[in-house]
This record gives sequence, C-alpha cells and structure tokens, in this order.
Amino acid sequence: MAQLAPLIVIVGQTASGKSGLAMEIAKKYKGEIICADSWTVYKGFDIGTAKPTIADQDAVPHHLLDVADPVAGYSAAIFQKQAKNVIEDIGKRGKLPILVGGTGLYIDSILYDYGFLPRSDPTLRQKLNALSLIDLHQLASENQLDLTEIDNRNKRRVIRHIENNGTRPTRTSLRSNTLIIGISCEIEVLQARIVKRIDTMVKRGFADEVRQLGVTYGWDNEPMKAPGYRAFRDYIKGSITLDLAKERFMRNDLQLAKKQRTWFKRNESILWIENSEHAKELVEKFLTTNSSSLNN
RNA sequence: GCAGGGUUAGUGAAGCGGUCAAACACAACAGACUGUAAAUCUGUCGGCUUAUGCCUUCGUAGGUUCGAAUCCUACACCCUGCA
Repeated sequence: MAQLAPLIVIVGQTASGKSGLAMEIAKKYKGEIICADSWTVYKGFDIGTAKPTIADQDAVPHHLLDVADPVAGYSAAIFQKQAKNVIEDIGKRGKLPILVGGTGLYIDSILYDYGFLPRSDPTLRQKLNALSLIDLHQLASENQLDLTEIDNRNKRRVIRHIENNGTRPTRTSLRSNTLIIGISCEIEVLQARIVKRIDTMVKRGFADEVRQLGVTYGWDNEPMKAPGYRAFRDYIKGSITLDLAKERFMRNDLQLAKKQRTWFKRNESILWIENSEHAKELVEKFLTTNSSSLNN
C-alpha cells in the first residue's frame, strides 16, 4: 500500500485560533488548507461562520468552502469523500495539506477512515421517524437485530441500525504520516475571544447577512441552525434586541466549545499546544522526519 | 394608611400538612458519538459522602402540630385595587 501524503491536522474549540495558526503554517511550508467545518461548507454563510476571508483565501488556497447548497444539505460522508480527494491531490502536487476544523466527526472520518454505510432511503426514513422508540425496538427485535451494542435509547441511532439492517460501520487505526495539533485555550480567554469576534462580525454586517440568507434560502435549512444565525434570526424578525441576540450567540458558541472539548479530549493522539511557536516546532520536526515521503 | 397577590435551590417555575432535598424547564458539569454531528442521546446537578445514610435548606424570626415549603403571628422587600 502506497505511503499516504503527510497531513497536518489542526483542531480545537471555536475561536481558539485554528485558522490563524493554519495560515501561518501554510505560508511557511507551502501548505493548502482544507476546512473541516460543517458550516463553512455552505455557500453564502460567511460572516457568522467565521469563514476565512477572501484575502486569506487569496493568500493561501482553501478547500471545501462553499461546496454545499444551504437547502440541499450536506453530510459527514460527503465531506470525507471530498476531503480525501483534495488531500491526495494536494500531496501529489507537492504541497502540504492542512486539515483544519472543529467538527469532530469530520476530522475523525479522515483520521480513522470511517466506513460510512449507505445513505438511507428517504421513504423508509420517514416511516421509521414516525414510529416511537418502543415501536422501533419492537421492529428491531422482529428483524433479529441486536440493539445492545448501540446507544439504544437514541432514536436516531436505532433508526440507523434498522436501516443498515444491523451492519456496523468500520474504522481503521490512525492515519499514517499524520500530525495532529490541538490548540488548548482557557475558558475565560475563549469567552473573551468569542465576545470580541461577535462584535467584529456585527460590524462587518452580520445582521444583514442573516436577513439576506433568510430571504434567499428560508429559515429552516441546516446552516440556519448555526449559533450565530439561530440567535440573530429572532433579532431580524424583531422579537429580541441586538444585545440579547449577541448574548445568545455567545451562549451558543460556548456550548459548541464545550462539545468540541469533550470530543477532542478523548483523542490521545492530539498534541496540545499553548502557542504557535510550539506548533511550528512540531511541524518542523514532523516534516523533517517524514521528508522522505514528501514529493519534491 | 386599608385590602389583595407574591418571596422556593444558578435562573424560570411547580408544590400548598406527611410518600419533599423539593416536579419540570433552562443553564452548568461529565460522557457517548460513523451520511442531520454546532446534530442526537445518556448521567449528575444543596452539602458530606456515595449509603434503602447523615446534615443544612423553600424571604427573616417565632408559634401550632407526632410531623410544616405547605397552617398561625410579627417583621422585611416586591406587585396590584382603594386612599
């Protein structure tokens, strides 16, 4: 089996400074950035998702931004397929792929080469969704499906198990030739950064963006559920003040950060760093050690 | 000043003599996580400690009762009708 291209992965909580670090590394080592973020994939959702700016995109090539239509939706499996292609392509061109993002599932789908099972049939999904958890357990048992191995109180998981007819998805061990850097950040510092970032977003016209997107794509699509959009939608509709909208935005971001913390905490392959100097040392060492596999 | 309503754990809010450390929601904390993942789900959530255990709580201080967050009295603060 051919050696995989070297891959740098940068993870961390929202607003922890992932993008900034990625830019630094990309500039220094001729890198290209792949965004592993379940919201920046959507077209038009720019300010509120903290999508890299046009200037940043001009300075360093970015991939998997704006690849999804807000109404059509997206998924981890689609991401995985696209990301794998992009990473391979970047490697072939002799550049350094840098996977950056806070969506744990997307990251792990690359790190552990998740074997996603086929997408569900919409008709069947609708039918199963209408059933209660108890009915679903009943159905599973009629089909000799064992639910003890899965989170059987989670309706969504039970449905998925039935749809897959009991087949379990696969995963591999950690991708070879991969350096995973995690940016650690104190909660207080993070909160301050989030507050500041929201102010900046508002100054850049976030409210207008939300209004525009609501008119264009409606209010019920997936990216509209993102922390900022969810919070500002009520402000746009006039039911809450700007201050309250910002307050809720922050709350939503902090809750997101909490989930990200939990997700990444369990991954023992992540090397946690405090500052970008430390990160660059790690990258330097990693690239030296793996130079033989670099396509010069 | 008179009459009425209110004061419950981080917040909102049930309870109105025993089965109340006190429903429920939110927040918080911990965890799971494979085609919606910023999703979905699980556990904890007064303290000690982890026990069918003890201790301290339901504005404050007393009282009635075998027993009070629940009844009575006084006081404090908040809202409403008449002044």
